[in-house]
Amino acid sequence: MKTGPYHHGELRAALLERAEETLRRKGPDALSLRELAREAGVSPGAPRHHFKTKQALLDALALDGFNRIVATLNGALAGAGDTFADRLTATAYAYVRFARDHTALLELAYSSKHDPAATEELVAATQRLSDVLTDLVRHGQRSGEVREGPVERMKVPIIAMLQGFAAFAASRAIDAEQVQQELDDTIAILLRGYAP
Amino acid sequence: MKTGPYHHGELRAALLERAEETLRRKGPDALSLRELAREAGVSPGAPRHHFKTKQALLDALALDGFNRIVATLNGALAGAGDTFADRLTATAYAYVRFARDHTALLELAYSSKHDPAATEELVAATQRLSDVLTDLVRHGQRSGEVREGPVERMKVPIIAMLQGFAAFAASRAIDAEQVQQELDDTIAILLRGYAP
DNA sequence: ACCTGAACACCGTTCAAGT
DNA sequence: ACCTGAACACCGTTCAAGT
Repeated sequence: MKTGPYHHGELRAALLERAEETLRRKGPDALSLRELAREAGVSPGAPRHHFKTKQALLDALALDGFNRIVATLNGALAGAGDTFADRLTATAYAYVRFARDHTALLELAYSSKHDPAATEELVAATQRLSDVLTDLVRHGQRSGEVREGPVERMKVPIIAMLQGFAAFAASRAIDAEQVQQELDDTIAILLRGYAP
Repeated sequence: MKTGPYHHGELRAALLERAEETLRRKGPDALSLRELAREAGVSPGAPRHHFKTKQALLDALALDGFNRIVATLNGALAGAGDTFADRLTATAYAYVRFARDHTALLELAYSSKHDPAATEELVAATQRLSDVLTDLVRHGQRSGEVREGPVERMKVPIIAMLQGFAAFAASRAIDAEQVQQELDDTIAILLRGYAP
């Protein structure tokens, strides 16, 4: 007996919100446009007005994911100490925690299916994420804790490590405590490697 | 007018072979059990006798992927020098090359959808992969190039790095030359970090 | 044992038509 | 502008029945 609480305005946001919840709880393969429409109390063709295709919705989700991870990292850095070790640790902790709590979202964000139309925004978002690491390394170089070298190249090992741990969080459900210790070990080795 | 070249024997192998080719060329989402059956000249229900479900076929593919990567790494190590640096480099090169050439297969192998039935074999396969890294680190410790410490913990940074570069190869299509340089940089930093 | 062929309950996408 | 409702061409899975 529900007489459309939608029909105007809110559908796009409602679809995205539901999609992210489904993604988090049941994985990306369980994401159905028709089911989303059903849950929103709307006909199967309705989503098309806001997302030309299912991939377009996934792209929007991925973009949101990038924005949130960047915000998370910046938040962690804001509350961190001033040494390179402190800042690297804060970044790594925040990233791995995000990967654990939003596995599917992150997997989706890095997924390779680029709708060339939406790619522009996505590239910009990954660039912002990349810039966080650039700043981190540059800061370390200025304070003398990281040895000299082109920042764009110097930051790669850190990114690789973060991606690697994100993959751990994604695939095997190891217990958080062990991951934490492994992460600490890895940070220690990287710090030795980065030292002047 | 084809009178069944199948009907016996070859279907399972034929399905796997076709599946891997489709996976490589069009990605995992384009993999359809029905289409595979069509290509094999067989009815839609036929695959069920060899793979109870689509996921079972994907699991078999993933298992094959693990076996091949282990064989690839062992092959690379067999032709490598004897120092830890040589062996780490050979392993990393082989892994990243495999990731570039078999992106979808590797992505599938690490994908988190575990059919608990097939998981046993998959776990064994990942264990064999993990053992290759264990040997690598232990070898380095024995030769005095890697500092002391529990091998199971010491090898984690290397695995993270490999996973990270596999993710690079998977997501962004950067040019191979740049990846190569980034990989060399990363290996150098890890070597510094691992040194006694 | 292995496969057929039809059925079932779903998809994503399209598009006239409604409001 | 936004949505409906029906259609189209697909899916994965199931299962009697055939050989």
